[in-house]
Amino acid sequence: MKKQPQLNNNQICQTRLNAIRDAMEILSGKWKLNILGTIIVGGKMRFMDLQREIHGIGSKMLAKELQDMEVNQLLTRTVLDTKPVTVEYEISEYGKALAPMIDEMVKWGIGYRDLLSRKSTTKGQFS
Amino acid sequence: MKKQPQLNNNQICQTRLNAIRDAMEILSGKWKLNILGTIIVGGKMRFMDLQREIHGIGSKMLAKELQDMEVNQLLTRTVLDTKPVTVEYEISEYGKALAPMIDEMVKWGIGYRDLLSRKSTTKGQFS
DNA sequence: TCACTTACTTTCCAATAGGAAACCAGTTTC
DNA sequence: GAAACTGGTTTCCTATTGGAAAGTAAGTGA
Repeated sequence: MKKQPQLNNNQICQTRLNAIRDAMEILSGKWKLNILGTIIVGGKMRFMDLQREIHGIGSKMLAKELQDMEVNQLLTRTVLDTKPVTVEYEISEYGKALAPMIDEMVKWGIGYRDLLSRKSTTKGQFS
Repeated sequence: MKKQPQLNNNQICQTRLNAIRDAMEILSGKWKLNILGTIIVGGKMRFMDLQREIHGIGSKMLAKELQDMEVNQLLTRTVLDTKPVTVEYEISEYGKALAPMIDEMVKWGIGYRDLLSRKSTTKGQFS
């Protein structure tokens, strides 16, 4: 008799795995968390503002990631009737709800950097 | 005078962005969080156990992701001197520290599913 | 008319991710 | 001796990601 999976083979684990898969898909790619974080901090922001804030992003990727996140309702897009037309992006309720996750991510990332720098200072650097 | 970036142009934001980038790099790919979650729940696990638990993963990806995470010190690898040699993978201190982030991710993912199902049941589906 | 702004879109390309299948080496069981 | 278990590695292939650069459309100012 072959061994069968046991751990992940129950409803609670499957629900958790689905939730993780959803979150990873919706936040996938190099830029989404960066864009989202910038909008969370900055409030309403226009396309060119975002491109200026987010170092290194091209207009193609910015437009694409914004569209993805609008479809997934993480943010809203409003076209303003200005002289050259401007577009405002704002965080939605469900986008805001990502803040605790992002904060935990930041906490872990910072802790991990600390670990690495402490290990590498074993050989007597100052500080 | 052109507009200059302001929001992300300070030390606190840069530190946060670096932390997010670190976390995303270390956890990148389709399988790492799944593998990690399985080891967190299951404790010490062997290669074939993991392959049985994680539905759909091939030996190539499992081996590669385990190596990545061992290098990044999220888990430990121990070769046991058994009849056919067996290898145990176990979560490390820094891997364990990911649990709060994973939990926040799960919370958000579940809340997001709720949102979608509530919106889609507007047209009267049963349950 | 020319240049510059807005917000994108399109095209073309290179690099990476990831899967299927075969293979490998050592040990045990039938 | 053949088959099956262990924990992988190797090869080959396709699909996705993401970047650079140019183009588009509409409006403003000199």
